[in-house]
Amino acid sequence: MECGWSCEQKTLINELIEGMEFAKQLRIHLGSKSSVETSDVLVQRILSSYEKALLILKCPGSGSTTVQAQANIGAAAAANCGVPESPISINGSPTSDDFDGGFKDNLDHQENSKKRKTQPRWTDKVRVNFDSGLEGPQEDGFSWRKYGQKDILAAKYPRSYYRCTYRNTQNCWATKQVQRSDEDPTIFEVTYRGTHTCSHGQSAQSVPQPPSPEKQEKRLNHHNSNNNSIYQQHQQSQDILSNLRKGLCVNTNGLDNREMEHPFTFQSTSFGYTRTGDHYFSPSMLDENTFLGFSSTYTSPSTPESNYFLCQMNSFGDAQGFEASIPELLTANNSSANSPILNMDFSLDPAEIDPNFLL
DNA sequence: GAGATTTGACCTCT
DNA sequence: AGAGGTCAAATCTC
Repeated sequence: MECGWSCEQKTLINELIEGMEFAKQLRIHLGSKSSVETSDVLVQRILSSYEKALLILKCPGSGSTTVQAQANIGAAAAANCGVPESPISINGSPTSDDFDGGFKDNLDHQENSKKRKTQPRWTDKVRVNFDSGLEGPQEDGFSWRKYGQKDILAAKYPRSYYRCTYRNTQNCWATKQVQRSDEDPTIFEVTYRGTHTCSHGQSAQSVPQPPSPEKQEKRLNHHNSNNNSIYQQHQQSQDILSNLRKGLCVNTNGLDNREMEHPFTFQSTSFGYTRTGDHYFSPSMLDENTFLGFSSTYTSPSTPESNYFLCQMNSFGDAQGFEASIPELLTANNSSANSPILNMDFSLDPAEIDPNFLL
C-alpha cells in the first residue's frame, strides 16, 4: 500500500531533525577541532539528510520544474523525479520490449526521440587521479555499455556514449556521455540522461526511485502548496549548509599538518580515487553514507566550473598512465546516476552562515 | 558463443 | 548544412 504524504512528511521531518542533530555535533567537533575526518563524516551525514528530505519534497511536484532547474539542486532532483523512463508511461505499450527494433519504425523512432529529449539530464564533473594505480572502478552500481564515440567539434577529445547494459532486458533507458575536458584533462564531464529503472546496481540503495506518474500527480494535487513553503525553507537550509561546507574547507586549510593530510575532497564517486597528499581515498574505504555526502557534484550546465573542486587538493599534476584508457575506466560500474547527491553551490562566504542555524 | 567494444553510417535537430 | 546522437555490423575478448 502507498505510504502517502503523511508518511513522507514524517520521514521528511525525521531527516531534517537528523540533519540538525548532526549539525549540532559538528559544531561541537569544530569547536574542539577533534579531527577532520569526524567533521567530514558529520557534514556528509547532514548533507545526506537534507538531500533525502529534498528528494521527498521535490518528487511530488512537477509543476515547478523550470524554477527548480535553475537552482543548483534542480538537476539532480529532476533526475530523480523527472519523466520516468518506463516505456509504459510514454507509449502505453508495456509489451514492446524490443525498443532497438522499434527504432526502425518511424513512429516508434519519433516516440523514443521524444522520450530521450524529455529525460532528465545532468552533468557530473569527475576529476581523475592518474597515479593512484587505478585498481579498477568501484562497485558503486550500474554497468554501462558503450554504444558510440564521436569527435566533437572544438573539443580535443572524443565523446563516448554509454547506455545501461540492461536496456533491452529491463527497459532501463539511462545513458551517459563521457567527455574529457579540454582545459583540464584530469577532469571528465559525465552527462547522465535518465535514471536507472533496472533492478541492478544501486537499485537497493537509499536513493528513492521516481514515483509513478500517478503518484506524482496525486501528491501534486494534494500537497503542492504545503510543499512549496517547506521547500523554500529547505532551500534556505541548503544554502546555509553550503556555507558550512565552504567554511569547513577554509577551516580545514587552517588545521595542522597532520590533518592536512586528509583534506576534504568533493570528489565524485563516478571515478573513485582521489589523491590527497600521500593518501588515496576510494569510495570503498569509506562507508556508503560517509561517501554519499560529498561524492558527486551534480551540476546544472550553468554552474561555473570554478565551483566544482573548491576544496580539492591541488596535487594532480602527475598524470602517468593517463592517456591509455581513462574513458573506459570511467565507464564500468561507475555511475552515480541514481545518487541523491545534489549539487552544492559554494559561492557563499562562510561569514554569511546564519549563527542561529547551528543552535 | 555470448557479450562488449569499435566505428562508419544514418537520423534528428538547430 | 553541419553537429550531435544513435544504430548496427564487424571485430574483439573472455
